[in-house]
Amino acid sequence: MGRTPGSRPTLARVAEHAGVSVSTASLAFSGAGPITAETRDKVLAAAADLGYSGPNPLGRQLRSGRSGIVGVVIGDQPGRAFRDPVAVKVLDGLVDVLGSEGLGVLLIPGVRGAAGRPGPGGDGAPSSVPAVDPLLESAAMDVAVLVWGVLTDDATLAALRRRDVPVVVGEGGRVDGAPLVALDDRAGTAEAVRHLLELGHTRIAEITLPLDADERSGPVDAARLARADRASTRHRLAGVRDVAEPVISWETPASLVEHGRDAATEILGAWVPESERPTAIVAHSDLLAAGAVIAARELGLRVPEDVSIAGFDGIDMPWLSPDVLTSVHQPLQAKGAALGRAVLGVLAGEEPTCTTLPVELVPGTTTGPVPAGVRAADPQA
Amino acid sequence: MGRTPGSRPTLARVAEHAGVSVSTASLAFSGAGPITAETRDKVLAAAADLGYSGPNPLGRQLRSGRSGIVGVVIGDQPGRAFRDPVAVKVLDGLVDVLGSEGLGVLLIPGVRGAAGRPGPGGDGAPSSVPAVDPLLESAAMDVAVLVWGVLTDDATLAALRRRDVPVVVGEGGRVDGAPLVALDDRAGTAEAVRHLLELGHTRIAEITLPLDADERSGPVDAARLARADRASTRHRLAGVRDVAEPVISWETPASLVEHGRDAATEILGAWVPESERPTAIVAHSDLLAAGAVIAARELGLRVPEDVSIAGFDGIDMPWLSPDVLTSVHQPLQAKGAALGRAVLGVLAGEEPTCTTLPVELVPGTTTGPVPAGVRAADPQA
DNA sequence: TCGATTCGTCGCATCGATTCGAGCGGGGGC
DNA sequence: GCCCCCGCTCGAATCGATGCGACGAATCGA
Repeated sequence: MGRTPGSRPTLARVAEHAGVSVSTASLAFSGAGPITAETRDKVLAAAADLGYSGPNPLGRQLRSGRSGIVGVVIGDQPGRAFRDPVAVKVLDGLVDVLGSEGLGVLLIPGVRGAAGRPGPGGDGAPSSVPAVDPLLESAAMDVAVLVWGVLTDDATLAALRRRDVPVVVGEGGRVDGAPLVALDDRAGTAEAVRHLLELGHTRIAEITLPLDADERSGPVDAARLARADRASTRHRLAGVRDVAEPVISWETPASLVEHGRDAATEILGAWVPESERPTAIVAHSDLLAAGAVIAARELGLRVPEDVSIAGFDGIDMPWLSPDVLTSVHQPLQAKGAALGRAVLGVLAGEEPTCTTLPVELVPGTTTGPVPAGVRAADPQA
Repeated sequence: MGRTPGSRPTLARVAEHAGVSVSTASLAFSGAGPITAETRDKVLAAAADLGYSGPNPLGRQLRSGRSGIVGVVIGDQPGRAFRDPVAVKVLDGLVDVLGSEGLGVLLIPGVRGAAGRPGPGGDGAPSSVPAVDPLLESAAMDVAVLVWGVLTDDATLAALRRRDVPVVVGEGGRVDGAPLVALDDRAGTAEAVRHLLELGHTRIAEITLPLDADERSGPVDAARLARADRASTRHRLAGVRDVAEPVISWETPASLVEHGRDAATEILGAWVPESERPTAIVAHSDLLAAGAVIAARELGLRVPEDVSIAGFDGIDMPWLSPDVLTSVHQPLQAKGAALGRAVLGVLAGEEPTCTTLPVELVPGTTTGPVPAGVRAADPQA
């Protein structure tokens, strides 16, 4: 090991040590171009001798103009994104496809320490842009993937466009020349509500995903509905209303079990007269629905005899045992894979395409016929 | 915008357009070195005019010799790592610390499609190395972090060492010159068992994390115990045995609720004579413990009246409501943060240090005194 | 045996930015 | 009035690898 400590050997040094030119040494490693087995072995031996372990990626990247890195923008709080099994499964499919092509996934926090929303009515001077993560501004990446919480007007998106980083979008918000991989959110919630209607339910409550970044919780009124900012939430809201008007719609700050539990406790709570209590709940996510199941259990209500509950996502929740949630299953891994392929397409210079993946309602044990008393007592429908 | 489509503007073009030298233009962006405000504005104006959005990271990286990227090796199956809330929380703390220093986290699958373990007794020719992920071999990174499933003999580790990539380790396995951030696993399980002893339990069962990569499930005998390969599992096993010998120890293939449920169903099942049924279970993880709670409920056993259950990790499990798991809390975010600081230390050229973070038993509602009948009937202890 | 190939190797420019030391011009001190 | 010094700008080398075009040698056919 004739290795000078402190400075790593370079291809040039290996070439010198092997008695060949740098170009030839490069050929020995890259395999691009003709080279005698003998020469290659000589180079490889020299490399081993110097402790050289392959070409420095940095040099290669500069030369090729590509970093082989795909940036994935996760929410402002990384933990938040990872706590969501949905996001995790998508990420899983994405890493899988990209990894097999030798592309790496770089985690990028979105807006850092995003303070309160900017004042209403954007004034002319966009000087004080909210602090965007430094990585967004300066990390090397060939493509960026936006999956969670894409807002119609986005500082993240703006930063990427400014840098001319191609973008792939994995959520409702359509972006000009960027490929989009969407799910049929709207048809999904519509189908879930239709399922509940067919079971005879008429007093259907809704637990929604966050409408925007405000992290509010409470009933959703028409005004709030109109200001929904998050694309997939908007679509799920619309899907529900395509089929029936919920008797109440409760917004949550995040897709977490505890928030679903809180919401359902309000919706089904003792202060709601039994004659007005919803007999079914459709939730925008499985975690929210699971929280609702737990709340119902705690309130002494039987699921599905007293209240039916449907979710959206189709994630595994073994801890809900023995119940199996009725849910609209999304092809999550497939979505990640589709995003990955969209990334490859962008890198190959293909025209951006829009993919919409289908969803499917899978009945479980948490939905059933409306309670007999209610069906008789309720004249409408 | 006098921008030639197809090729991005370079600093050289900007300099030319601004009528200054490249060096000066560089100064205008980096701010390193004296420069007149007037000159800088001129350069910035030229940049805006050409649609140039800051120096290309690739060039900068090559020059500085640093990529600003920290590789985090996740398991062979990305989804597996992310399904584990423990891993996620650690990752969270890590991303947070590194992000604030402008370092990016690159996700790296470990060994790809890892087939069965290599035959025993390594033969001289290490030719057929198990397929390591291409990213491990060639992605640019300044440091690599190994957190999950570090085996004492690791293809991943070998690949990194070969490339001379500095490593930071976040799990038991001590590695020569690498900083280590460990948790006091052994003291943790010991404390949990001591807690159970104090409550009068003598028939204590154990549900373990995987002992190695074999994904086995079933009782652990002495031979198997001796071959435990995964560092943190080994420590947790040892901690339990520091205080008491479990009446039975059941291995699981992964830290997942369903596996905890399966294990506890075996341990507490109807085929176990009640007089021999364990009155307490100590699990190596919270997810396993939660599965045990669910299994107990399904078997009609009351927790903690009939059986006490303790876990390890201290993660939030709102869906276990109304129970709150008795658990050994690890400072998970802190661990991630400590890993992040260790990375920064490595980059700063500091000597590697070993940090051991303390753990703390936090009693919940799932452990209680041993059932009266048992205490009386059991002569031993 | 000589010319036409072909195969393998080499030189050099290039990717894009940083940085060090030199140069130059102006202002202040003596 | 001269010189020195300070402050800003510039030139050129450098980081490490790649790839195009050229060149030398060996092979085959005539």
